[in-house]
Amino acid sequence: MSRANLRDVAERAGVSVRTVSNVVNAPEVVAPATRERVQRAIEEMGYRPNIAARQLRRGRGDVIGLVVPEIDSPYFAELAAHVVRAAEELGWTVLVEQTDGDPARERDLLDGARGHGVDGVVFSPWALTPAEVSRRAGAPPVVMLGEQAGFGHVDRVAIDNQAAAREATAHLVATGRRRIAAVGLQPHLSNETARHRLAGYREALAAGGLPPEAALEVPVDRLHHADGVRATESLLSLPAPPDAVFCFTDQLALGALRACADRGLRVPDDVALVGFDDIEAGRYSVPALTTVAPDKQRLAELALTTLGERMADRSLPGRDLVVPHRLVVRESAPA
Amino acid sequence: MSRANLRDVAERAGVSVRTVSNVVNAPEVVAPATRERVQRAIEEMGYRPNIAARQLRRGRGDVIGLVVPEIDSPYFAELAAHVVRAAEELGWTVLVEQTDGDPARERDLLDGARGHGVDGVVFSPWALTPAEVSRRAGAPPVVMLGEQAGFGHVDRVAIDNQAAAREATAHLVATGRRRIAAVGLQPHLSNETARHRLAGYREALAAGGLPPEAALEVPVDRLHHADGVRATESLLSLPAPPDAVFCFTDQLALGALRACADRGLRVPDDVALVGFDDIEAGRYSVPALTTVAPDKQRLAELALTTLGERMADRSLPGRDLVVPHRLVVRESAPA
DNA sequence: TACCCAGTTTGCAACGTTGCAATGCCACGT
DNA sequence: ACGTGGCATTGCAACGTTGCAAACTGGGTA
Repeated sequence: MSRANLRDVAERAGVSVRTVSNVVNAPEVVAPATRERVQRAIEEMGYRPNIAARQLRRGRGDVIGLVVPEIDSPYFAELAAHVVRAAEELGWTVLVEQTDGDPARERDLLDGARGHGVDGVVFSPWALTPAEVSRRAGAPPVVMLGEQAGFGHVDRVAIDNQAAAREATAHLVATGRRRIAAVGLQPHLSNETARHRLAGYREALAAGGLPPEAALEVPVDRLHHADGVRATESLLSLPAPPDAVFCFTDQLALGALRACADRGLRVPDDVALVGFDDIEAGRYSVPALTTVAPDKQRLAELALTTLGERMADRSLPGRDLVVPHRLVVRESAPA
Repeated sequence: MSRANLRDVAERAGVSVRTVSNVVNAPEVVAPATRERVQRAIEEMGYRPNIAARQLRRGRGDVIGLVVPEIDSPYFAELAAHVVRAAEELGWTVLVEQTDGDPARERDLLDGARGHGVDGVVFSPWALTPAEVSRRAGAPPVVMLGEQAGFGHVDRVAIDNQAAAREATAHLVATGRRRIAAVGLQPHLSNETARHRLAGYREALAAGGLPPEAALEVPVDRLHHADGVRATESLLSLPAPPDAVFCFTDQLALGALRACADRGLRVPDDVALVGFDDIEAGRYSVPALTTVAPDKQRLAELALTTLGERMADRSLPGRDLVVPHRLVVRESAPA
C-alpha cells in the first residue's frame, strides 16, 4: 500500500479533499468537530503531505541551499550549525553542497546546476569573482558570505575582514612584537577574504611603524592544519624568524602551534600566535588561541533574513551588510 | 517574467513539449538536428527543469536527509563531508538536520515531521532506542549510523565499537599503565555507542588483570571539549589519580589534554591519553592524539549504498554492516 | 503498388496539492 | 415568513513534469 494522500483521508473522514487540506494548513477555519474527525483520519492513515506536490503548487519548497568549500572545516561546520538552526527557526530546511574551493564547481552550483529546486542559496565563495556571481539569471536568489562586494541583485553579509585583521595585528604590535608574519594568502585564487585580511595586516604594520617584508607574508595552498605547519616551518627557518605570526584561520594557527612545538619554541614566549575564526578547538588548545571571533550566529541569522527578504522581492538592490566581530585575547598572544 | 518551462521552450523550438522533455532526459532518442535546435532554445530561455514537478511525477527527488546530533562536532562534520561527497557520486543531494541529541527531536525528525520529502534518511541517533526506531511507518527508509542494532526493516552501519574500545584500552595496558580511566559514559541517555565503548574498556581491563573501579568511569553530560576538561579535572583530583585516560571522543581527549596542562601534568609522561574518532584537530595537537580511527569514508559510502538498496526494495530484512577501524598510535599514548 | 519497420515525434493523462470563487448552511433580525 | 450576513465547506483548475502508447515519417522490401 502506497502512502495515503489527501483524497484517501477525505474519503475516510467523509469530507472533501479541500477540507482536509484546510485542516492541515489552516486548522482555525475548520469547525472543531470536523477538524477533529479529520485529524483522526489523518493519524489513522499516517498521512504526510507530499512535499513535491505542495512545492509545485505553492511555488516554493522552503528549502535553501548552503554552498561552502568544505563542510568539515571547523569554521564552516560551526557556521552550518548556525545556519541550520536559524533556518529551522524560519521554517526552512537546509541542503548542503561542497565546492572544495574549485572555481568550476562554485560556478556550477551557483548556476543551480545541482542546487536543485531550492528557494534560495547561501553561498560562501572561495574563488569566484564578484563579476561571475552577478551574471546568473533565472536561478534562485543568493546571499554571499564573505568579502565579495554586493553586486547587482546579490546581497552580501560579512564581517569587516580588513578591520579585524588590522586589530589582530595591532594587538601583536602593541604587545611588543616587531617581526610579525602573516600566513594564509592565497594568490592563486581570487580569494577576496584573504586579500582583505592581508590589507588589514599591512595597515597595522604601517601604523606601528614596522616595515612590510615580503618574506614574512606566506602564501598557502589550502587553509588546513598541514598548511599552517608548512608555512610556519618555512618562517622559522628564515635567517631572521618572526616573533609573531598572524594566521588567517584558526586551523592554520593550530598548525603553526604544532610547528613551533616541533622546533622547541614556546608560544607565546618565543613566538606569539593569532588566529582567525574562533573555532572551538582553539579555545582548548595549549596554549589557547588569541583569535578574531566573528559573530557566527548573527552572520547566519542575518544571511537568512536577508535571503528571505530577497525572496520576497527580487528587485531589491544588492545590499552589503556587516556583522560585528571581536578580538578574543587568550594565551597564544596575551595582553 | 517568470521562469521558462517546457512549454515555453517547446513553443520557441517549434516542437512538442514531450520532445523537449526528451532532449533533457534522453537526448539519444531525439534526432540530432532537432536536439540541437531544442538545446539552443533551452539555453536562450535559460530553462531549468522544475524539480518539484519532476519529483511529483517521478515519485522521487534524489534528496536524502542526514540527521545528526550536531553538525559542528568535528566527527559529524567530517562524516557529513563524506556523506555529501558520496551522495553526489550517486546523484543525490543531502539535506542536513540537527537533533542536538534531544530524544524528542530525534523522534520528530525520524517520523519525517520535518525531513521534507526526502527519499531516504541517514540517521545518527544519540538517544533513541532501537525499539522506537522500528515503529515508524510510511516514512522514508532509514539507515542508522552507530551502535543501535539493526531492527525490523531498518539497516545499520557502524564500526565495532566494543572491539575498538577494547583495543584502545589494551594499548594502554600493554604500555604499562595501571590506573586507566574512561571518560564519556552517558548514563542519562540510552546512548548505545557509549555503552559499547564502556564494555570494551572493561573487557580490556579484565584481560589485563586490572580491577574495574567505579571512580575511574566518569560520566559526561555532552561530548565536547568542556566536558573533557571537567571530567579530567575531577579525575586528577582523586586521591589516586589515573595514569591514563581513555576518552570516548577526540573532543573529550582534547579537553583532557587541556586539563592536564592546566595541572602541570605532562602527556604522555604523567598521564597517557587515548581518544576516539580520529578528527583532524587530534592529528595536530601537542601532543598528537592516539585514537581509534573509524573508516569514515567507508562508513558514509556504505550507508548510502545500503540506503539505495533499501529504497529499491523496502521489504529487505534489516542488515547490520560493520566498517573497519584501526588504532592510530601517536604521541599522547605512544607505543 | 502495397506493406512494413525503425526511427522520431506527439497527445493525453496523471502525480498531490492549493488558490480562487462559489455554494451551502444556519441563526438572527425584521 | 423572508432577507441578510457570516461561517463552513466544496468543486474546479492549474502548478510542470513524465509514462504510456499511439501516430507519423521515410526508405526499403515483397
